[in-house]
Amino acid sequence: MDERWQRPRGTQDILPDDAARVEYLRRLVSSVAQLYGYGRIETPVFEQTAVFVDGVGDGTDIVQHERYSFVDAGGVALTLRPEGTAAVARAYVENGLSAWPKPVRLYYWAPMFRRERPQKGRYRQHQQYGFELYGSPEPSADAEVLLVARRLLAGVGLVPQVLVNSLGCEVCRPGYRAALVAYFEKHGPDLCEDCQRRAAANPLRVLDCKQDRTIAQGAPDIADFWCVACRAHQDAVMALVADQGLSVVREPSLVRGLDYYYRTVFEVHDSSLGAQSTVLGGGRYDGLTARVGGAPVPAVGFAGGVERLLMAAGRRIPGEGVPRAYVAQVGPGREAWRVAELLRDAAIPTEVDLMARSLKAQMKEASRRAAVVVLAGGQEWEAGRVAVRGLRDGRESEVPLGGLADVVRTWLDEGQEGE
RNA sequence: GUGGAUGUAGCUCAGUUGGUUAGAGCGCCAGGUUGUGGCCCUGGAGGCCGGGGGUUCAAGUCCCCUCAUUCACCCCA
Repeated sequence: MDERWQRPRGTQDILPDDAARVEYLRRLVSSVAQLYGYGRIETPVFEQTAVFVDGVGDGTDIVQHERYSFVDAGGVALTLRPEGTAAVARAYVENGLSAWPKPVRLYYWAPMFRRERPQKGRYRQHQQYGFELYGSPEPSADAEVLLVARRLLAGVGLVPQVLVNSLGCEVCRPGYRAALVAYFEKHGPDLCEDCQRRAAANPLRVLDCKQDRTIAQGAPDIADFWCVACRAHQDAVMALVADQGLSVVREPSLVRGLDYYYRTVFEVHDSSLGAQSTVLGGGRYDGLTARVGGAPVPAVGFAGGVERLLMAAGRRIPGEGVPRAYVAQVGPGREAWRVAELLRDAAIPTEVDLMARSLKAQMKEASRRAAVVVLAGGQEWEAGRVAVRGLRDGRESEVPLGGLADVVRTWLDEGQEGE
């Protein structure tokens, strides 16, 4: 295989069967969005680089190492969108949505690009759906977004175990950070290599270390540093979702790698995904709008990976499986075409032979691709009728052309119920 | 970016200590009464054995490089 014609690393071709599942998820997302009043927003696939560098934070991996950036012919620095939240924040500011009645509920479904090393559940181009709720600083906003996530996952048969934490605010986070840094300095030599680096760059991340949990476990807990407001906020969110029967567990080591998070953060994991076990993640990001040229606005939201949701849901979502009708041509002539168009007029998915196959071969093809076959042509045709046969149950009938669509439709519907 | 595993037909895989024309199952195509599927039978198409280099009389089998896939680290959806 000539390497020139291979798809770029970490990208994927989605063939009809999987594409049908993706389509199913897309519908699920949009129906849940509608249920809670979230309107779809679409933003460009690329943005000026500053949107992500300033919005997401230039200390994060996705802007530091994983950017697909280029300079266009006009000398403008552009970057393929690595995540949705910063882009939506930019659009919120640019289009003056701050003037809309609050809260403003938005959702998106779009391709994202990150130049990472691919593995299970991690691609250089992947799709994400996300929900963004702007304008409300209330715990109820955090809670609503969690309920949206639950309903979405329930739609594919998953009962989520949600992990939550609060990263505090500008009042209490500095104190915690200082305590953490002091703690890690004391244990400096015992930290793994990565963590020595992280301790300086972003100490909260060390909590997340998988090498050696013992040091992280002994670290100070942010819960002991929350200010009164942050504690009250966190407690209220927990209480609200618990009230709706959603089980959430506080995970002190949950931090998340994007700079814009503030107070609430949460994740949902699924064991079927291997190491990239995050199905969806999000949190509160009050003030993100200020990083992209607007006034600070409170906001919460989350994003999930389509490919990961697909993996977690597995066979629970249907692939390509539309039961179809197939019209076989008996003898020479083009009666099959006429009948096929007739069925399509009645909105019945129908196929006909394009391979100049024998009747026998057409039957074989029909049994593979369809649930009902219609035989057009020959003697019955002379009498104004066509033969219909159910390929699953073998039943057969001869009907006049005029009544064909109704018969085919009923047979297809009945076949559906049996599965 | 780091480490491990794997690349043979469309798919899943066999290919013995290097040794003639590289195999199977499934799938695909055709035929088994020029008007009827599924089962069965027969035949057929389809492989630069990922790519490049090397060792050898001889490489799908051994060595090096490279590309890709995959698992993990890192990070995250």
